[in-house]
Amino acid sequence: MRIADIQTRLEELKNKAIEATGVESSVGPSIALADPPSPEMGDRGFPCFALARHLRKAPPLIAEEVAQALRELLTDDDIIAQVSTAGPYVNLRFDSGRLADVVVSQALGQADQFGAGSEKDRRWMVEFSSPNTNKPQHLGHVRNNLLGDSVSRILDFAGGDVIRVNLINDRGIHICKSMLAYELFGGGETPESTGEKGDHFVGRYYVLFNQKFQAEYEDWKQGEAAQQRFQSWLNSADSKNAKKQLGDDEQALKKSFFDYFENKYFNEFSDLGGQARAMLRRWEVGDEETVALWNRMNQWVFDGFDETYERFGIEFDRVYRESETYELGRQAVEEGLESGLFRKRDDRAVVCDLDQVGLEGEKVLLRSDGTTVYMTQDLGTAITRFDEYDPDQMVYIVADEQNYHFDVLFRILGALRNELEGRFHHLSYGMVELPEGKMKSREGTVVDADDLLSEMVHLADEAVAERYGDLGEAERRQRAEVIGLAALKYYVLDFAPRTTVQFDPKRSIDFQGRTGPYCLYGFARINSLGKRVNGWPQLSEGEQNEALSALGTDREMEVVRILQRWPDTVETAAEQLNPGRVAEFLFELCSAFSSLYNDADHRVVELEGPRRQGILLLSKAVQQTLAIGLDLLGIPTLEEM
RNA sequence: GGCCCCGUAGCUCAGUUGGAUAGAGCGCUGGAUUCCUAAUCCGGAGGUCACAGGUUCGAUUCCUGUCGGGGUCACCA
Repeated sequence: MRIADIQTRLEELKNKAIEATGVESSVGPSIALADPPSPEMGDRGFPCFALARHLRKAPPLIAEEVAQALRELLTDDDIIAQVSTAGPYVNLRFDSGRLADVVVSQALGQADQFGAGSEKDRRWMVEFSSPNTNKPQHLGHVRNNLLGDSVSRILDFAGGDVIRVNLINDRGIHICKSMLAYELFGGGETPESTGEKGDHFVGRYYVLFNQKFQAEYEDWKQGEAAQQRFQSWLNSADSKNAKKQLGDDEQALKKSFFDYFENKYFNEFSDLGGQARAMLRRWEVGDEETVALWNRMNQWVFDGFDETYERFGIEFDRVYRESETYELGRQAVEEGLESGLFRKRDDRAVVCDLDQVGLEGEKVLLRSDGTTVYMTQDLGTAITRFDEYDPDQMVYIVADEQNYHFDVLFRILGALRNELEGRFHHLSYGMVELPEGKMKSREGTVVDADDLLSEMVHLADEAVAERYGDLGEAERRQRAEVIGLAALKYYVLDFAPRTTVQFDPKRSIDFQGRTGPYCLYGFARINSLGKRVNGWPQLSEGEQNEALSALGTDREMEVVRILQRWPDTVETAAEQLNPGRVAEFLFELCSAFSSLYNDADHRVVELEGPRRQGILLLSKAVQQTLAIGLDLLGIPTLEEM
């Protein structure tokens, strides 16, 4: 018997018992089994309210009737030891020993495949990370990377065929900004000459560009032309909203205007902006020198990213670069024009009228100068991927600020290619904020991914050194790396994706309570237990059944019941694309096991006979399951802390 | 202003398709170590599930409205 068989049989018994009261056979399946509020009441149960309408009797009376019918249906094969009622609820209690035997035997038998799904026919493509090559990755990318990696692992374990892809944004005006700053102010230095990580090196020039540009803009604001612009804006209708909000506070209005005007200034008046745009044009026509600089700087960034991904334990099956994909949408634009989904506007821009896909307004797909926009690239890239890999589902892991973009993208794709309808999913996640608010690069509050991990590893290192002072340095560092990584990954993944993460640095480095290190510690303790008893018991099937059937205390059964939930947990995590379900499970499993392990009546080393063996087997099953679950979060285990 | 997401303990967050007494960690507080790793365990206090209606036998969950927070509405990505 397997865990799934218990559930199937329970469902069958419930439905038959309900039907025995005389209601239609469709009523039973509409009533769901659930866990009673406390284990004393039973292992599973269901309410009878919904039957009252059909039977015109009080629910508690019906519950009695259903319970009696259910008792009569039971056979010796059933794992159910007791059927009881609690008011309008029917509760079922399992035979403890048999439940423990079924659950733990399955866990041990399936080993590292316990909880794995069996279908292998569903192909998923998961796009995540998607950094820009003008700066290093920050805390926001960390959440994206960890979510993408974990979701991929979960889908794969649940039975999917997963292709992980990264789409690196390596072209465009923002890339030219760091290139131009390097050309103007770099003085020929390189990551090698300064000893910097390549992506940090390039990021420094991106910041430098913005500083220089801001200085230039500040100067311009003081001039006559700027003041005239401001005055004519004040007198125009454009300033109506600002005036409504700000009144006639001149300083506030000025700030409002110049913030709004910054983009226009960059594009039409700025010297640096002009140079950057000129560089983009040179890049687009393939100017040799520009392309060489671009290649050189991008390579520095890629080298830096490789290091970061490796340290985080993240890999991709396919890496796309926007420099290779940004023209792909042109074919799709042609298709859309032919089918009438898109049209050419008088100013030569190609647009899609969104009322055709259930939205309002229009979306530009080709600018009037014929160049592509983000939406165009995404259309082309998506179609190319389907032609190449034909995934059943394409999942984009992108922050929730782009919800509307993906809504539009998926609708247009569905209208363009009917067979793609419904095969897209935007896994939208909330932003990461600091206790003092949003991260702002201009205010220097961005938390760098590499620095963050290093800091956590450093703290873990101190904690290890404090506890195990006689450890060699290499071993200490290796443990610290795993513990620091576990702390960060668990902390981030324990949030449901849609929520905005309040990243509290002080709390994230906490190694106590519901944390990655707590789960690692649980694993290590069980490992140590295994050594203490000179290896886990090797038993015949009969001996194993006897040992596991000896389990039955509240603490033991609590652990068994949690283990029983593991296959469902994996399934739910995969359905919801939510690693948080796994994180939550791991803590509960660890916590229940710790309670047992710590209890005076469960000192397994001092016990004898089948119960000792049973607890040891249960421990082994917990340890295996912890390893599987931690792996789904991308966290490796440690034999010793 | 239109659309989308959120509002649960002092703080940070879980809460599966509506069900029994709404959970966890941290923090606060009282305990446990001659013992398999104390990065642990046991106990306690702490709630008008933002508010008001509605649907239902039953609503934190579904619907409507109000208030509060965030996002978004580019020939940016």
